[in-house]
Amino acid sequence: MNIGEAAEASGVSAKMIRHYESIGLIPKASRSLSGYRTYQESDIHTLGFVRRARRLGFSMKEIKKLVGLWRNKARKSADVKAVVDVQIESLEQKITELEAMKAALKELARRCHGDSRPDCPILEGLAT
Amino acid sequence: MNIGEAAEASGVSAKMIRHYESIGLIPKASRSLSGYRTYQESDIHTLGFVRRARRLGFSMKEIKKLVGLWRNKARKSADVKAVVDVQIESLEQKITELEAMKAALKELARRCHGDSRPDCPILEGLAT
DNA sequence: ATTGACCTTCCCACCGTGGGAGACTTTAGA
DNA sequence: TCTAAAGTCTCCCACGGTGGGAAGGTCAAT
Repeated sequence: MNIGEAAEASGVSAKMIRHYESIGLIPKASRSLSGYRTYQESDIHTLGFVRRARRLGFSMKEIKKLVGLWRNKARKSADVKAVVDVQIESLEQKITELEAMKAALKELARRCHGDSRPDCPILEGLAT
Repeated sequence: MNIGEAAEASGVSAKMIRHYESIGLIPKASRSLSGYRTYQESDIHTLGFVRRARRLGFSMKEIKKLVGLWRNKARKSADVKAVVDVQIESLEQKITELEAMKAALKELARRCHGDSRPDCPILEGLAT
């Protein structure tokens, strides 16, 4: 299987597959005589793993850990859970920040007439 | 006032002040004979505006709009409000995404023993 | 044999921020 | 007055994650 088919099958773009290889997130693909990367079913599986982890917001660094744990049949499930717990906390923190921004903006917007006049509590709020 | 003092006074790093100038977010600072940027109180005010907008999650592009509206005494408050409403929506969308990630992770974590055994529903979940 | 689709590597872009090098200017202290 | 330190200047590079595109090689079908 060439990189295009692998991309199709895994949902990870060819561009990103090369990138993941270059940063060591996935092992180097074997090559055909002409230098084309070739992939097996198991590689597609790994790419799918990475894709799902990305969609859950894990950073490359965390995904590297997770892939390592996944491959390591002697891992402790507690180690996996620890990575996930850290990620949950980091998501919670981001959510809290965004909620605070949203609340502040809502309050500013609430006080703004939103008509054709120029005076605007939003700008005043940002200015002070 | 040199850039260091302006940074101190505004809470925006000297590095970022230069950057904001380079992308046209703030006007070019006037220069001393030796080429040092010099700032007035009003510039500090603008930098504070930008800083507060950043902290509310606005992108540079949006901040450019807001600064323009701030400066334009003939603006309509409705235009300002429109920018803010778009930003609120984008925050809401991000929050929704993060909440979904968090819920998925919590569910995976809930099902994981988190002990010294290797079997782990988290990895299984990511693998399929 | 040609063509078109695919693959390769390499560089550049985004956004926002920080680090640092090498050169110059200003300020403070001896 | 001379020197050392601190401040500033312009550049380039890095991060994370993704995409665009150029220039060249390869494969399959016509």
